[in-house]
Amino acid sequence: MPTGKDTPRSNCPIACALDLLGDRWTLVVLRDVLLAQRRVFSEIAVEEGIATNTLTDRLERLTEAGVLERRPDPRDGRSRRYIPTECGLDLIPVLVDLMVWGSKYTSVTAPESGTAPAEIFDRAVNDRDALIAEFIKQARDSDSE
Amino acid sequence: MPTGKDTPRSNCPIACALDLLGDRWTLVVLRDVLLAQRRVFSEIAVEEGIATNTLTDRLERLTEAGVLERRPDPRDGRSRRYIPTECGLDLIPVLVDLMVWGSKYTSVTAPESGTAPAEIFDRAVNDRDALIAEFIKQARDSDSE
DNA sequence: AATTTGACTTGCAAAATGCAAGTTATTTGA
DNA sequence: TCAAATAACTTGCATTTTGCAAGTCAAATT
Repeated sequence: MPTGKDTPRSNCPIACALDLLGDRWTLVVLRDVLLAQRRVFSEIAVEEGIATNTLTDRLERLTEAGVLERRPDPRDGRSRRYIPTECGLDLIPVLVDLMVWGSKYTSVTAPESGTAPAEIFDRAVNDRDALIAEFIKQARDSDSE
Repeated sequence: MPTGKDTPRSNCPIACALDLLGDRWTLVVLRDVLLAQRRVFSEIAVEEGIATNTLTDRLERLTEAGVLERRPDPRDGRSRRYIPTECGLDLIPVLVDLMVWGSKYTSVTAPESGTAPAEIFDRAVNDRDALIAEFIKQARDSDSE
């Protein structure tokens, strides 16, 4: 059971979810892992400029919480792969909703300038369930690479 | 257009959304306003123990971002009412998804011990769109009180 | 008129975050 | 083969954010 702190601040599931996810970086890291299929330290959130000690900490917390799993990289002994668990995959809907809201109300003028092509944003609104299923499948496929 | 900082850290809509929403308290505050129909300072997040200066700051940021609107309270001149804008109402899906994830994976053992009755959690999974529509309606109705 | 209450400030300590510069274990290239 | 490069972290320190307790001030209550 993922919990950010040892003692949850309340028994509200939203507040408890935010004990783990409620900070400036955690969901950005998960965006990379869950939607952009990034799996190794040096690929994650680099363009957003996260500090390396913060990234270490977030990957550690997410691993400890059971959202990600850490495995040795079979292709490079220096590397590790962070792959999403079922619990992690279940956060994809949250990320899709944030993407929809962010692209509607945020200063990101053109959706196509972001992480994903414009088509994704349309589908997030009009074909949400299928899009989520597709992200889940892509994430699963990336893990057996 | 809501932006947490003057300069967004990236042009990804998820990262930009998190510039405003990505911290320990903002979404808890919005949970109270959007799902629990709390509208005044002294009712919001009290049971979670947010510091008053932090609550002031979050309400200010959300107001400035156009997520909430601040109005004088017609019933008490000392009070103000924070009511959600359209932009704010559009965050309800995010909160519902967080609730679903939190109640599935968080140490909140029984959903009924949280903010809402158990029925809500079932509907969030099985009847999501209708539940969201209902929350939107409730939020709108609470504002004309 | 005196007290209470709602919505904040203010001051200060503690925690989180950012930045730059190490460290260690592979892996790569001459 | 062996020095240079690289991946994934640590460490130290400055800055920012957050929490806690106490104080302010105007409006409402008694």
